Amino acid sequence: MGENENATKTDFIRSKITDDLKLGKYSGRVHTRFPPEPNGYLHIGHAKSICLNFGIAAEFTGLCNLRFDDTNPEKEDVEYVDSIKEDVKWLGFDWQERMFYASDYFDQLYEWAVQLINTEKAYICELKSEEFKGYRGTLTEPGKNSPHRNRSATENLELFSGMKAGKFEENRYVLRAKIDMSHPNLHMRDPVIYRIINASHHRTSSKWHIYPMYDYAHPLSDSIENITHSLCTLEFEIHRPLYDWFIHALELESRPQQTEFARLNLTYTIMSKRKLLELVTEKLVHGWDDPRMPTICGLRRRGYSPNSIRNFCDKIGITKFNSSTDIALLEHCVRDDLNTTSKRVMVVLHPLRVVIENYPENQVEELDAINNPEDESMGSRKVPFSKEIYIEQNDFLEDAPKKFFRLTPGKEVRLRYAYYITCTQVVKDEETGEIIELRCTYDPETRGGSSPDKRKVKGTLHWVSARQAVDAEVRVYDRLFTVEEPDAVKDDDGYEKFLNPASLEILTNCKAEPSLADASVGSRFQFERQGYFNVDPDSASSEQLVFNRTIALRDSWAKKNK
RNA sequence: UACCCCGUGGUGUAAUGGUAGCACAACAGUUUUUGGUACUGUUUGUCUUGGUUCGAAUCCAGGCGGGGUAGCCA
Repeated sequence: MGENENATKTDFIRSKITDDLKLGKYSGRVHTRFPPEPNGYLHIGHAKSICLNFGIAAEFTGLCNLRFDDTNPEKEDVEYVDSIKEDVKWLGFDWQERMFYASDYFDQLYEWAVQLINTEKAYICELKSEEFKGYRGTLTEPGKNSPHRNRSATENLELFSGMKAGKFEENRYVLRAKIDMSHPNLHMRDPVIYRIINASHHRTSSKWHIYPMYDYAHPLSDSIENITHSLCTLEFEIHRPLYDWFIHALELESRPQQTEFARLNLTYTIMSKRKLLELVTEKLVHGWDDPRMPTICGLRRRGYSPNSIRNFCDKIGITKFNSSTDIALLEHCVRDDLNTTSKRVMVVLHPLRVVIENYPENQVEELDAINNPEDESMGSRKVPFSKEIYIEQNDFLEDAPKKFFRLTPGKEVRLRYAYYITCTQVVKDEETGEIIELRCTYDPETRGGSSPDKRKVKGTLHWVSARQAVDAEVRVYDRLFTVEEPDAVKDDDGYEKFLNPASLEILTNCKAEPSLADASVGSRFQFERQGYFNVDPDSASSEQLVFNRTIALRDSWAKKNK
């Protein structure tokens, strides 16, 4: 499956581009951009946009730029720039030499603002922000012209260069576009295009005291970069007339067009940058890369592969309809990818000691185990077997129902790649009644897991030889929220009530097969019969290996027993 | 209640005036040395009312429902 290269995508944006190309627009060029603001970490919703923009560029033999929309120094930081670059790269996309910053264009943007002043399309306004609101009108009433609207170009120019030179305190003046104070679209009511900010910028430091607004900087940056199709999310739809207005007012040759699509919503998660930041700062999670976070770095640490995320982005489609994608689809995509790529291995999460009474005391056998039944080229490995092993606690039941295929007194099961065993005795703690050990016998004729008489054994258990076992910690994750739409709560910050208290369970007494002893950080495995796991970076500083559970295997037995 | 956008199974999407299809989910079964994978089957849909048309999910009009917009954020 994977890439689905022949499956031509036909969403409305690609259709539009195809039409544009037929009409000979942009002389056949397609050039997109991914324009994050460096004020937070990228999440799965950004991945949708990244896959769209870079994907379209690749499909139409065009280009896609990475551009940091860094017009607000108060919120932005290099920390975010670095993480964004890393995440886009990790997802598998390449901006080649085309990494830009809106701040690269501040000089040009300033010149163009001067041009707008000279053509009487912009003016300096000194309304206080309270007054400003009064003049703007409301959704249902038109606004009124600012008393400074007809200031002379000369005076405007003088004030604007004073603003630039840092002569004024913040909020004293703004530069506004002169459009129409009675326009039904509020964004067209003489919007602010420059404001005074006396903060240090992460790239231009103290060079500027004025910073352009998004609505002004974005279309012009697109135009400078010769972008043809500027793709953004639905909430910018109402900004489009402004986007076009600046490009026309400045009579620019390069005229990109903006098209909007619906952002990604995922069930059981939140996607707002503000709320994700809150989870981090209030220590409700352990950081931006907490494996429970929907951030790219969180998913990476959790064990998601870039391919699985790209496949997911292909499957969700692109529309203008506000929808909510079932997180089960994401989970399907990661299982689907990891099934074909990850090495099988045996790890016991909740160990129960089993002594095989008729097995020779000090004997150790090296048994063959297949690394991946989906991919023969991944070969096989040896797993040690001995008299004492661990199995999973829930693979034994003293009083088992009919459909229970696992170990129960008197019934035979298969140990994967090893032998058939039968439970003969249950050893319990005299005080608590807790099962502490099982006594079993094995059939020496069943080495490797099959018998000469072909007798049927329904259950197969994973196991680990006790003496060779490697100790491990396993972090088992569940969804972060208990409700499908934590974002939909009325009182805006009440979503914390819906945090899942069981979203992280730490198991510290796990037993892994010895081949895992030197597993490297980040490597992904399937723990047979349990799920997909990867090695957490904490392994480097921890006494024992630390694994994250990426996702459990589908489990029709557990489902039936709910 | 101003303007703009959007309504297709439970969910996400396709069909561009001509047989409503795919995926996920759910359910049932086959295979299986992972109760995994694979495979097969089943259930469920065009918001509504009119109109145009031989023919409408698609075009038109009204209604209903959802979303967006009043930062000197992006």
